[in-house]
Amino acid sequence: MSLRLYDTMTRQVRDFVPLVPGCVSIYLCGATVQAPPHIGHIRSGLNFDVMQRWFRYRGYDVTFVRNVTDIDDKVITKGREQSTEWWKIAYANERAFNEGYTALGCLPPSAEPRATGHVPEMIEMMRGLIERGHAYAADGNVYFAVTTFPEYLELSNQELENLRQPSGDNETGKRDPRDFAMWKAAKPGEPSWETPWGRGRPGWHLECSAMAHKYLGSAFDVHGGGLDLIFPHHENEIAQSRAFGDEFANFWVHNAWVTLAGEKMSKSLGNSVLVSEMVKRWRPIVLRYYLAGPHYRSMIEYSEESLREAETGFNRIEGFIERAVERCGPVDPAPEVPLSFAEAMDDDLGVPQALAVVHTAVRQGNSALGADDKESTAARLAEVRAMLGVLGLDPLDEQWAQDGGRGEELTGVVDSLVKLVLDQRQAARARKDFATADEIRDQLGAAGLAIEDTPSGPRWTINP
RNA sequence: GGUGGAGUGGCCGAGAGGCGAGGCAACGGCCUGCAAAGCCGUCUACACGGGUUCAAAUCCCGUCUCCACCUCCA
Repeated sequence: MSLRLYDTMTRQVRDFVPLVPGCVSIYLCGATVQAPPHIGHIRSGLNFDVMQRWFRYRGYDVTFVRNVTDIDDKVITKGREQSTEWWKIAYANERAFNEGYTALGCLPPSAEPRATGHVPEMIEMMRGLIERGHAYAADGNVYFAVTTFPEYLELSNQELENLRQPSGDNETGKRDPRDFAMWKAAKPGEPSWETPWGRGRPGWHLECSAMAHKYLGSAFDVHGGGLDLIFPHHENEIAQSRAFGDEFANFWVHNAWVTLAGEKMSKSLGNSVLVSEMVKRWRPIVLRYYLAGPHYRSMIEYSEESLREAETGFNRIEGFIERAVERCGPVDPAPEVPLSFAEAMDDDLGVPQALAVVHTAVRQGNSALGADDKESTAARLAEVRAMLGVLGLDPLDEQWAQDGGRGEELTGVVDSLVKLVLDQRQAARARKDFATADEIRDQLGAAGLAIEDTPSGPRWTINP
């Protein structure tokens, strides 16, 4: 079976056929840097990171572009409120986003273009659209005339007549109230760029059309983003790009949200759970397991309890890996993942089923460990590492070296000290002085170490 | 009003006409000096009402509840 993806445009799971054999081009609407990221933003990055990794596993040469919207109304407003430059706000938040992406193990994109760096490309696109009669300038704004583009609203399956009348803002000179701004006229004190139609700044939609065109050409494979971008953002991108002459995206892939108390987590609702806070309280790899584990089109209802569950579940996987390495030594990931894992991933990135395959392999590995079957243990370990690697969740991968994984930050000195104490406990056990043995175990436990007796002797780990 | 999505066992969370996903918790057993970890087993669920079918969580019709988008949004 080939790789299949759900396409919002056709509302069905379709076979993925790349435009250029062997290559995949992805454009993801990334951060609007008006505030630091919450876990929902990073979930989106994570979902597409998993997509990228799976394409790579399947042998594709992936070009992954994730933009930064570094200018918008709120960035400007915040700068004014905080009596600072708008670009300081934008850049501080851009860094926070990147720290979040990096902390949770997202591979860096091929390009991460900023809106403000692509004004010439936007001007060129506006000029082309005005020449073709799809756009017009009015009072320093440039609007897209939606009635000139018959395919408008196909992605969101709406009728132009059913759109609510946009609330009156500062956008003057529209021929039709439903026309949208590609470019906004400069207001006093606002950052602005020179154009043939006067000074102004980019509208949100134009930048993505212009940057996708610049970095991925007139046609590319996948355009991604959150569900809430379908309208107006993606609808408007489609109008601009296709009216301009681009074929634009072949697949539209949208991830679901992280919700809190049943509501979408969002900057404007003020119910954000910030990534910067979460990484202090949870291991990043556990957060990744939690956020990337459910299917990308399912909502995640955030709760501490479900996060704790995820932690326990991941510990089970990690526990096997640790014990297997202790038994078999370092084992490289298998060159190929098991077939059932691959089938799950090919089916619209079925991560939950793929994780079920991981857990099955872990159980088999634990059984092999119990039977002291080194060969089988090593084989399961290699499989598990290969599968986890594709999901960005292999705790032995160097990307998690700084993660403070259980025991990883401990030095050999601590290890030999603990062994010294454990030797005394073993001696006590040997003479059946269990009271002393248990007391030693309890004291080590109070110090934060968990002791387990195994057929091959005691082992210790950091208490979770 | 328009458009789209959701409701699955104690909990999280997949699946999408038959063949018990998986995890967490709980309970029983094995293992252990006792634990821990692990393994084996138990807990047979799909909002409600109809219908189609040999067979429905899955398809159809209707109802309820919740969520989202309809020009700020991952």
